[in-house]
Amino acid sequence: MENLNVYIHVSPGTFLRDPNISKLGRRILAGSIELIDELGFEDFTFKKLGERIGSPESSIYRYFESKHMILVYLTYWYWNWIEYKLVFATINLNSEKKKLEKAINILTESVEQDGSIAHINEVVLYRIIMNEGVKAYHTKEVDRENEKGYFKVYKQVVQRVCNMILKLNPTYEFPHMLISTVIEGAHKQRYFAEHIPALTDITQKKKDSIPKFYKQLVFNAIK
Amino acid sequence: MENLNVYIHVSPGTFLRDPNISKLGRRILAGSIELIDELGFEDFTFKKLGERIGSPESSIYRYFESKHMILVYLTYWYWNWIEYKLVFATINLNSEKKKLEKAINILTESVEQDGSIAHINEVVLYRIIMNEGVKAYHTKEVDRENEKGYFKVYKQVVQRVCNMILKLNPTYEFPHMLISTVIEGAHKQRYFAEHIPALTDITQKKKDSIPKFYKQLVFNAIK
Amino acid sequence: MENLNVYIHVSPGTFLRDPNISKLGRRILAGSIELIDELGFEDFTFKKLGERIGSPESSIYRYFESKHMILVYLTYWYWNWIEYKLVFATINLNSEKKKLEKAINILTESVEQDGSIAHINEVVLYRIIMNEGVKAYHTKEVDRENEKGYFKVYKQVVQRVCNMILKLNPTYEFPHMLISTVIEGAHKQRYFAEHIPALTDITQKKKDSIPKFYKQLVFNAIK
Amino acid sequence: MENLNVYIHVSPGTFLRDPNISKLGRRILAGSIELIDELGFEDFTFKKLGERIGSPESSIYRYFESKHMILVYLTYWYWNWIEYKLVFATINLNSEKKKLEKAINILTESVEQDGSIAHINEVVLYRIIMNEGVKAYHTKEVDRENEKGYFKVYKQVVQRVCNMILKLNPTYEFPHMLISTVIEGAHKQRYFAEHIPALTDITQKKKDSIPKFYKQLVFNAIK
DNA sequence: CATGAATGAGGCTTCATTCAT
DNA sequence: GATGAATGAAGCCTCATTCAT
Repeated sequence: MENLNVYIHVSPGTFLRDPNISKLGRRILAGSIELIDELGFEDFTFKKLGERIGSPESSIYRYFESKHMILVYLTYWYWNWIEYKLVFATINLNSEKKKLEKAINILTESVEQDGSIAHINEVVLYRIIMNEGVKAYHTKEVDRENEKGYFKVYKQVVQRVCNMILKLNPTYEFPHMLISTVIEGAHKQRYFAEHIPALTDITQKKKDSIPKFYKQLVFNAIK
Repeated sequence: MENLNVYIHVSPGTFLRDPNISKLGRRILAGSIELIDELGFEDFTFKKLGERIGSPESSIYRYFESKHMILVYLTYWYWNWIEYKLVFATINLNSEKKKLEKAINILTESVEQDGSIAHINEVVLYRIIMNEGVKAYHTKEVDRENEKGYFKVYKQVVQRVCNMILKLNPTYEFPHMLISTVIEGAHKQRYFAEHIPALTDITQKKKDSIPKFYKQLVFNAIK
Repeated sequence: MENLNVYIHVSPGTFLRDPNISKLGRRILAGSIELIDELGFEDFTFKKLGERIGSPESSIYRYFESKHMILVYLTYWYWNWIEYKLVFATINLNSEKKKLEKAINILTESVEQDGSIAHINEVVLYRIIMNEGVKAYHTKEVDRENEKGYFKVYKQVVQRVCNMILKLNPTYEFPHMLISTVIEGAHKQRYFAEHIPALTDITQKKKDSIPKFYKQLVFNAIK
Repeated sequence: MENLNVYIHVSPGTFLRDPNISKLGRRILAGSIELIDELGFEDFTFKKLGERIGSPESSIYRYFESKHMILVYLTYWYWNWIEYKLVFATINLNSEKKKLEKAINILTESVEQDGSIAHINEVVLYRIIMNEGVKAYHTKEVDRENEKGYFKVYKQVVQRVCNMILKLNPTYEFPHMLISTVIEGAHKQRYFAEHIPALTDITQKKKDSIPKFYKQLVFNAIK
């Protein structure tokens, strides 16, 4: 993907001070991504983040209310970025089928290249979303956070692909379930491949069978 | 299902002292299920469990090394119970297709009735597996825990249904991915239905479309 | 009381910049009164005050050294205002007894009407002095603060009423104790009436017995 | 007063584990009294208390929910002790007048001698109640705490002396107000005498005029 | 076998404050 | 004169765990 110097927008409700517009803010984002990946979300703390980026915990609290909100922020960012990739990648395709194929690829393939935004390492961020993303919404607070719109972009992405499905088969009954099954499934399969391979049919090396599997699944489902 | 007074076996590696064979042990199991459901796994602690069952934290340590091991235990128990239901429900069916249908039902339908084991409330346990089950294996320790066999039964269940699929279509390439996608997907859809309905096509009332959707998905996939 | 557009003077030692002469300063005073009343003095902070009045904490530091100094300021203001009311209300009375009666009324009755100074809500301020006023002088720093004259007006008020007492009974031994007992007692009785009624003989509705009780007390004492 | 080896009872609602029955518990009480007196209640923290008594904060949390509850405990203890002194001192007096005199003495005179309970220094405790006692009930939580009975003994003491007053003058209208004014007033006068003497008529040396003043006040009031 | 007592470490959060612009 | 950014220190609290009985 070309470097378009895109600014990925994140809902203001997720942060206290916009981390994009200050040096410290950007260090918080970069450091969070690194550290959540290294330690896992449970063991990630503002204190450790502070040590990593050379600033006290209290400074981080000026940006984010809690570590949970950092995860929400990163998730929001990630899905916005995915949506951007989705739109960009499908915009000039003339076949609806190809569009859907492309879309499923984007949703299920792994991110291998670091992109254009300096302080966000997309490869690592992808790993976080894959490993810890669930925790952004598996919370006692889901309902309130859903109301606040924290999952809006995720839902938009799902809706976009739903629309592609309905173009191909306007009577298909379960487009949302299908797509959210694909998205969450792909993350999980990649995790299983790495850690509990008996639950998948792939090995570490042939991870590219994941998009293949899900494309088959979708096209057979909506036939 | 009849009350056969079945004893569900759990791998000895998951506990320090078998919670099944003492009154306190059984209170620990019953209390854990209640409390994890009420508080969520993050906020569940040995202290609170102790208060609930009227015993000090230190007594619980005699049975389980950590709260994480309780979740592993419950997950193991749950999958063993599912496997038992699976075998029991398919044993006398003569059609392979019917067997698979039945199996998918068991994996995707919600648990509505409390069963035969006094100190395990299966309805609530199901809710825990659905909501928090991921956390049993989403850990920095997965690999070691997988080696120790903590996820063995889960894998067995997947394998059993894989075998059904391969009976129907011996050349199908991705049976494991398919089944684990179905299992994890069904839990997630049920969660979404309750909390982020925009990601599903069902409402709270029509949750029974989940088994229907997944049966379609599987049979179309392996055709 | 008529609106005389009175300016209530407060000792310069209590503030860094006079809050009366700037818009921000007046918002600080108005906001403090509101917020101390709502949260109690302990939970009142410059940060919350800043949020309330839409200015950063750092701006408030230009006016007051600490939240404690705001309370000192407000207390000073309050007693100055009381002294003003006292002088104004007794100035043309020809009987010493009536003067003292009037004075005790002013010291013990509750403030029900918001007065003339736009940014000071006297009703709420009265509630603060009644509830939190003690904290202005119950400090490890009392002695130094007394030296600095922070309690000067309070002492003046007491002295003024003492003089009335001594006019009526020049040999009365404990006029200061009597008056300060009355002042502090009246505040406390009002608090008790609201929160621990077993310590008073009044109900919420008959709070007007407070001035009656203290008038009896004083006139019996100095007889 | 003789050493009767009295055990002063405190409401179980105020503590988590009874501090009287363990060594650590008693050190917590003794240390709290020392430290609140030295630092003032605001600056008193569990951490500092822990350092003083050579135990970690966390241990203190096993005994008391918060520093506020320690103050409530000490206040409760204090009033129970006062009640005990009150009953003991008036029990064999044959004149109602003498009883009331004695009672007012007990309520208004300072505590000069350390009593019989090893880990409670009554002299220092008295100073705490005088200086910080207000803070036990000047809280946003008063109403709930009053319901829980935290101030029960204080109210009992007031009631006891009320009854004495009503024996002398059965028609006196404001016995509760009178007594609570005396109690709180005496503490405050002693504080003023030490820190803001312009509000009293006594000097440090003649503090014994406080009981004298309040006895006059009461007997004149109820005449 | 179960319990009561105690603990160290660390998480989360806010305070009061300073400094550079 | 007002503000935005950042900070160190400390407060409060809970966790997971051990040890002696």
